[in-house]
Formats: sequence, C-alpha cells, structure tokens
Amino acid sequence: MLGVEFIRSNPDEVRQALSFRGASESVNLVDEVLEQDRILREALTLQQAKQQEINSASRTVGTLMREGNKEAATDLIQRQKKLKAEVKELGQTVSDSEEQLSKLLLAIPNIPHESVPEGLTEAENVTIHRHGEPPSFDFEPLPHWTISDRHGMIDFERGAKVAGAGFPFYMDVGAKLHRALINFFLSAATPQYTEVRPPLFVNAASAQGTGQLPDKEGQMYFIEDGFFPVPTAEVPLTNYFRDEILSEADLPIKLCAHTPCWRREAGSYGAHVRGLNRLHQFDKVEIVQFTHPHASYDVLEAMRLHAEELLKALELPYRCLLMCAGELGFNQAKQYDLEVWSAGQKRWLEVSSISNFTDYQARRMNIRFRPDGGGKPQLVHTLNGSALALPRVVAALLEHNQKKDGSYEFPSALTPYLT
RNA sequence: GGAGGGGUGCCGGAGUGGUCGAACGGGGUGGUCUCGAAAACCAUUGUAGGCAAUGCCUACCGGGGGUUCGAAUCCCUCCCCCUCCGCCA
Repeated sequence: MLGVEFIRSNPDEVRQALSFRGASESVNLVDEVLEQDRILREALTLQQAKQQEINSASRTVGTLMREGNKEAATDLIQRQKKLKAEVKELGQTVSDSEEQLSKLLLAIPNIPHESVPEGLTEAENVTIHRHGEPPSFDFEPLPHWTISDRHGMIDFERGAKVAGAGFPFYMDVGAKLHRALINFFLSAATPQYTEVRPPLFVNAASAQGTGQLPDKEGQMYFIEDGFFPVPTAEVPLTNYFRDEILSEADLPIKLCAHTPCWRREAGSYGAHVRGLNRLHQFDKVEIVQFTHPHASYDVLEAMRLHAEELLKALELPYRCLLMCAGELGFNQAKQYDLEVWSAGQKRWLEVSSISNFTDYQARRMNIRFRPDGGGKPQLVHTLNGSALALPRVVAALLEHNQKKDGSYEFPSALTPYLT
C-alpha cells in the first residue's frame, strides 16, 4: 500500500496514477483518505492530551496515597472519571478511522513507474523485443495435449477423476521432463539466489502482506484451520522477512524456490484452458529479491534477463512485453511478461511475469533496513519473477520440437537433467 | 490429543499493582587513556505516532480484550515456544 503521508502531500500524483491505470472510479478514494486521515489525527491529538492529564493525575494520586492523604486522592479520582470516559470514546473514534483508513489504503494500487506505457488493454502492452521466430512446419503442428496423449506423458482424464479438472497426472517421460525442468531452473538460479523450501500453506497475514488479500480470494484456495495453499512461492518467500529490520549491508537478498502453486482460477473456461494452458495446480520456480530503493529498477532488468536466458537455453521463441498501465498488477510499479510461442495453438503463452513492487509490498509487510551508519529504518523494495512456470513451457517444448513422424526431441540444455 | 512450564529491549536476564521504557550483565557506537591495540573508565544505544515542534506528549514488556485512579505486574482469550505422556511419517 501507499503511505498516508505520501498521499497527504501528493494527492494529485495519486489521483493521476489512478486514472492512468484506468481506475478513474477510484479517484475519489484519495479524498476519502484525506478526510479519514484528518478525522483520525484530530481525534488522536485530543485523546492524547486527555490521556496525559489522566496520567499525571494518577501519579499525583499515587503520591497522595503514600502520604496517607486518602481524602484528597478520592477527590481526584472522582474528577478523573469524566476524563476516562472521554478518552474511551475518542479511542473508539480513533480505531474506527484507523480501520477505515487501512481499508481505503488497501484499495489504492501502486503508482506506476514513469516508464510504464499508457494504455488500458492487452493490445497496448509494448513488445520490448522478440527472440527467435515462430517456426514453420511442413505439416500441421499438433497441440501439446495430442502429443502428450500419444506418448502417454500427461493423463488429464484420470487427473479429473482423482482430483478434478486442472489437476493432471504427469506420467513417465512427462514426469521426468517436469523434474528435469525444475532442476534446470533451480540450477540456473542458485549461483545467485539462496534456494529455499518454503511452507506450502500460509496464513492470512502473509496473504495480505503480498497482496492476495483482501479481494483476491477468488485466486486462492482456503482450507480448514485458516490456511491458504500458496498460489505462488512469492507469498512465503516475500513474507519471510515480514515485520523485520534488515541491515543495509545485507541487501540485496535473493531467494528462489520451487513450489507447486494452487489457484482456483474461478471464472476460467473455454479453449484457452485446454490442456496445460491453465491448471489448478502447477509447478513454478520463483525468484525474489529484497533491494535498496535505489537499486530496484536495475534489479528488475537483471531478473528479466535471468528469465529470458532460460528460454534462450531451451531454444524457444519468445517475446518480452512491458505491461501498459491498465494491465499492470495492482501491487506492481512496473511489470514485464515473457510469452513463449505455442506452435500447435499458434498463440503466445505467458510463462513468466517479472515485477518491481517498489515499497508497496514492503509497507504492507513492514520490511525495512537500517541504513549503514545508523538512522531511521527505511522500507526495502521487493521484486519477484517466475523463472519459470512449468506447464506452458512443457506445452511449448512439445509443440516446438515435434516431428512429422510423431517423434520429438528436447533441447540439449535439458540432456543432463533427463536422467 | 492430555498434563505442566514459559514468552520482557540487539542478546542474556531482573522485575508480581504506583515516576518501569523498564535494574544488572553482554554487545554496538562515541570518547578518555595509548605510538597503536587490549584492558579500564565515562557517555550513549528501541519502534511507531501526534502536536502550538531545536522541544513536549502518547502508545508499545507475544497479540487482543478486561479489572483499576494507576498494569510488564491481576483476570479472560488467542498465538507461539519448551518439558513429559499419547499418537504418528
């Protein structure tokens, strides 16, 4: 979320950012914040003044009691009753407006970076560059679900029987390819990033910290005892330092993890969810960084390149998109998507999203660092990226490398891992 | 799941109703001493917030609520940790 102080001193900038994102209907939230903030501070000031009176009177009562002057003490106690009631009432006002204010703040998205292009729809995302070209085949290339079916790699039907649609079984070579990709991705990340095995369920506080809650319950599963199965490793990894103060010297901190990801994908349907295109459970290797505020945009580029290198090594044609203001995630200040070419479906599939959240998540999670040489703690910047999400890479690999006779081969980068 | 014991500042650890934001020790920082270092000594060392703002004040001793003129200290509740028993991969 944004800081109240920031909104208080830059209301116009926030309003502009909201309309830039195409959330013009939310612009009045800014005025609500300012008003609520005013009410809050007014009540707070008054409450604190009255509390001060009570505190000093209590000290006097203590002295009088010790001196044995019970009568004077009782007098004073009587006079405090009224003040106490007033403080209690003001306290109610304070907590009410705090609650209101925090609801409002959670409803205001991050401010887009100046380099974010204008636009409200997918069509206005900017293609930064392409690598490789969609290949031409001297036969009609098949979609991955047909190929995987022929080779017994993925069993969607039995997955649907045992769990439900979107929960496939990967069998034999399919399972092995999965394991190879996970290891390949992790091996590529671990020279820089610390490998982590995080909890796969998180609590509500963590889900709110990274921005899944409130409002995005439709995305996550919720299970008994208050747990959320992770929709991405971003959640446990970024919350790792929640409510902590780091040392500036420790920055940047780089974490990576392979986890399954569970998503409800409520409302998805049609041909675009066929096969591996959209699943309720999938695997992903995620990279996360906690950086100094000055460094985050350089780090964003580095993380993007890291993900791109993986696709290059897999010899898959891909394009890199810079998301326009309207397509930018709620918490993001700047975001790239990487899309691979699906030869069988003849369309681009998103396999990675790399984002800079600036201090937006850090403020929600209260993750700060103490500057070298002391001074007030400052918020870190957080970033994350998929490097990479598995199923669509599997789909693209099968489709891209298919041969007319129905055979296939995988890129040599995977050979050491396919054992 | 049952029984019991705990959660205090960067760390250890006092404190069971009245200047306690918190003794004492360690650590960190600054200084004195020294050619320098060590030792010793002195000083300093949390976070958030409000205001008429080189200062004053409020809140915070796991979280929330309550009792009281006054709570780190008493009560309720939740969370977490430890020990023993049970169960279990």
